[in-house]
Amino acid sequence: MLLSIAPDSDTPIYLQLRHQIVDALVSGELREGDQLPSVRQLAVELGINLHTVNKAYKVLEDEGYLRIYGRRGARITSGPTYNDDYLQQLADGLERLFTDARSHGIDAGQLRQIVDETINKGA
Amino acid sequence: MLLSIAPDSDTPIYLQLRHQIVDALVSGELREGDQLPSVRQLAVELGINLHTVNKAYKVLEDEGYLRIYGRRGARITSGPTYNDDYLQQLADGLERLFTDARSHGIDAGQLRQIVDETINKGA
DNA sequence: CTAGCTGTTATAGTATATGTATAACAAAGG
DNA sequence: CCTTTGTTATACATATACTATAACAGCTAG
Repeated sequence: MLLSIAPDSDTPIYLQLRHQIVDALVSGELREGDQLPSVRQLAVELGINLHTVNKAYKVLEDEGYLRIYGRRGARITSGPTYNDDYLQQLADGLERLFTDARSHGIDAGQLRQIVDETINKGA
Repeated sequence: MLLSIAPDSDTPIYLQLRHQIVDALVSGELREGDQLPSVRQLAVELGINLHTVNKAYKVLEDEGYLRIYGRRGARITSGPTYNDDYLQQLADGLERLFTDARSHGIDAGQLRQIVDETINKGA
């Protein structure tokens, strides 16, 4: 599990970590039961503060990706399942992207092609 | 052109305005050459500060949706066209949404269905 | 038992983003 | 002339993001 940080990104560091760990989960690089490094160890590795790592872990626990067992470490869970709230959030996110794409002169056909390429890349 | 504000949203007010104006552009409610209300007038209508409206207008001008003619008002332009940078940004946004969807147990088929429903809703 | 590592909590500081409030200026237009 | 306009400046409040440091209590290896 290789994590890296882009300090100049407009995405907060704790979210960069969150995203990379979810990516690793989807790609199979991380599996249920896997142990995560301690917040201090990871903070030192990445050259950031332990609170930033802690926040990433808490977000991931909040979303259902892992369980934190106090001083016995944190382990990946089976992952969250979708519900109505999440589906709505997904639809809202897609709608925003699609409307912006249309405003840039991208029609439904081009959009479907870009979507298919992106879906297939992640498959 | 009806604009409204959700003060408790996690989306900043100036972005809510930006989104609604782009929505109106895509739906045809706003067209090239249309005049926008003055920042002061719109601020009073919405019960917000003129600087917040001004920021929304500047973002829209920056993105190429309108031109600000100083004290002669702001008018909708023909809109931005896509380029490589925008396509990359769109692909990145989609990839993030899709990876999160997979982590929630949504497979490629379900994803395509949700995408199609959302594309058709906006068509 | 001791020593070290652990998560957690608390406090504090800096920087940036967001929104408001107020004021002033110059230019456009009736 | 007078109002409205965009613009600019300053100031304030709040929230978020990140860092720094410290302390505490529990676990575990030596």
